[in-house]
Amino acid sequence: MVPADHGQGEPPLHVAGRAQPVDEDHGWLPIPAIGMVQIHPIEVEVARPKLGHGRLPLPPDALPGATSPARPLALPPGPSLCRTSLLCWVMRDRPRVRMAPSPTGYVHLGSARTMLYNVLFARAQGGRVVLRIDDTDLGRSEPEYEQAIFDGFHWLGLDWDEGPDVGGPHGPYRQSERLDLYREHAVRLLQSGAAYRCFCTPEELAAERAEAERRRRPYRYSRRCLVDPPRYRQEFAVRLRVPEGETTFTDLVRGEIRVENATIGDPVIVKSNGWPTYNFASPVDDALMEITHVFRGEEHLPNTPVQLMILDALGYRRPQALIHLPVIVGKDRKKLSKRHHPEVRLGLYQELGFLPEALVNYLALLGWNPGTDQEIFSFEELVRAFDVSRVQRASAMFDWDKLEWINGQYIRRLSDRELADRLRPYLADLPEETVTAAAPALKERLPYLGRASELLAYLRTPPAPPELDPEQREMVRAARERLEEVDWAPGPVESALEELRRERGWSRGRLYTPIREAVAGRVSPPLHYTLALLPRDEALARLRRAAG
RNA sequence: GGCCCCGUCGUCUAGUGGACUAGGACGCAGCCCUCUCAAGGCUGAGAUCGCGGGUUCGAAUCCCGCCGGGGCUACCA
Repeated sequence: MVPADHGQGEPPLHVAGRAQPVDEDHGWLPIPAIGMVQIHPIEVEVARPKLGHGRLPLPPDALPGATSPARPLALPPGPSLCRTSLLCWVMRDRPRVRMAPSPTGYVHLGSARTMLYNVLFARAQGGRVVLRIDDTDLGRSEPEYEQAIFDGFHWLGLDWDEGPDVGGPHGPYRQSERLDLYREHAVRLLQSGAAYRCFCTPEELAAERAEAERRRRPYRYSRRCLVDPPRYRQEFAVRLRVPEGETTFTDLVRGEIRVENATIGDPVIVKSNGWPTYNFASPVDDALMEITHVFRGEEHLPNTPVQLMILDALGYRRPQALIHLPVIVGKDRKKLSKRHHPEVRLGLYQELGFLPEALVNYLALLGWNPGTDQEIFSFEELVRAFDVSRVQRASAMFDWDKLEWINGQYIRRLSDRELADRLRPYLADLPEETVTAAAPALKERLPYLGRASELLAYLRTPPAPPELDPEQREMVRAARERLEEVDWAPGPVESALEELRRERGWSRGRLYTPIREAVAGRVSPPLHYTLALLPRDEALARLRRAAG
């Protein structure tokens, strides 16, 4: 049985196996690391996808009732084999994924998520992660931002196998160091007629655009320089000559996407300064670096046809799979942006004291879900659970409350020792012993570490002495006397206070409230901590000041 | 405007024609616990599944139309 349209010359992928694990209703066999595969009573066969086409064709003799897969498949590159056995195994090339940020500012939260999905996918498949710096924007790229990218990803615990800092066989990994490569490819396109020189000035282009705007027509480059290039001009850019027809591809999240080429104007691929544009450099590098799966934000979806045209014109294989992740939006339902959303900046979370593993957990759930009720995942669990076919299509709204909740969950799971260590930078003005002693009391009260400081503000600033009635003054005085001869630690302080309370028959609320007000103000950690965290003399002085 | 994508509680989502009186989580409300604040436990409110047509004995799930939202429309990435 040979499926209808497997790629020319591409050997079909044979997946033979017992029909035992078959989902009878659909005729699909789930194969780990591949996805759902069409099953036949005894034998399973899958077409090797054409380059970049991951959808599984329905075999001519499919089981009755079989339908096309709800989601397209991620099929492995290279020869794939699955042998008859109760346990199905698959031999295939290792996937290669890439993260390609541009060093034009702080690290974007969306980049962090894209990196995360890349890493989760690669780790689960035994693939490699490539970090490439897309610094072709001379005006905005700054070397110091590159370090911010490294730091940000490292902070999250997301590492890469190849990159500008660690090297690798496909380098260099900065686009600014690959200019010769792009030049070479541009020449090829020029020679084959797939691209042409454009001498138009920015002013002329602006005029064209304005004219289109005025006539309320969609703007596309006029191809003036293709038809009738001006003479005597020296400066030029290079444009791709968009071929006729349509471009189709399969996105693993969205399925088949089809775009009429006529709706795309000839894009510039080499700027007049000789540098490539993103749309040119990116696909060339993806091909040269043998990237198999491209994860990126949905905002790149409209770029994809252009990039595929370039690949086609160059005779390169398309990446095996494209995965466009839903954009992350703010409360206003707009894409997170520097201007309107302070929460885009990855560094913010580090500064406020979110635990990187908690942020990773939250980000994983923003646009993906495991299909179970599990909300808290270790990194290893995420690697195991992550499945591209469960990535959402609709954009995801960033939810600060849920992030805080997840972060709180992680904080509470820390040991006292660990929490104290992590807290130290956020309480740098406090003695180390104080931080260590405070950790247990803080644990259940912190949405993020940066809050510790305000919870312990009374250590630095004494409260205004409270107004107490005579009975309360007596309580505070008695407490102070009792505390004078007690070991200064939460445990003994608590015992002493409880003893006093029982002796006098005072309720906790009545005794503790005036003490708390005298020592810390309205809200503070449990009273024995509140007291013991303060130096004994200071605590007693505050009690004396309130009640004599 | 054009092209593309998307549309289930406020939010993240489960759901792939009957088990859906639409499930979970965050948030919200109430109660319990309690020395304040938290944490934790319990209970609850909250979704005419964007709208309108169809197909079907039966639709959140399939089809068509509409509406709404978003992304892109740079010699930015």
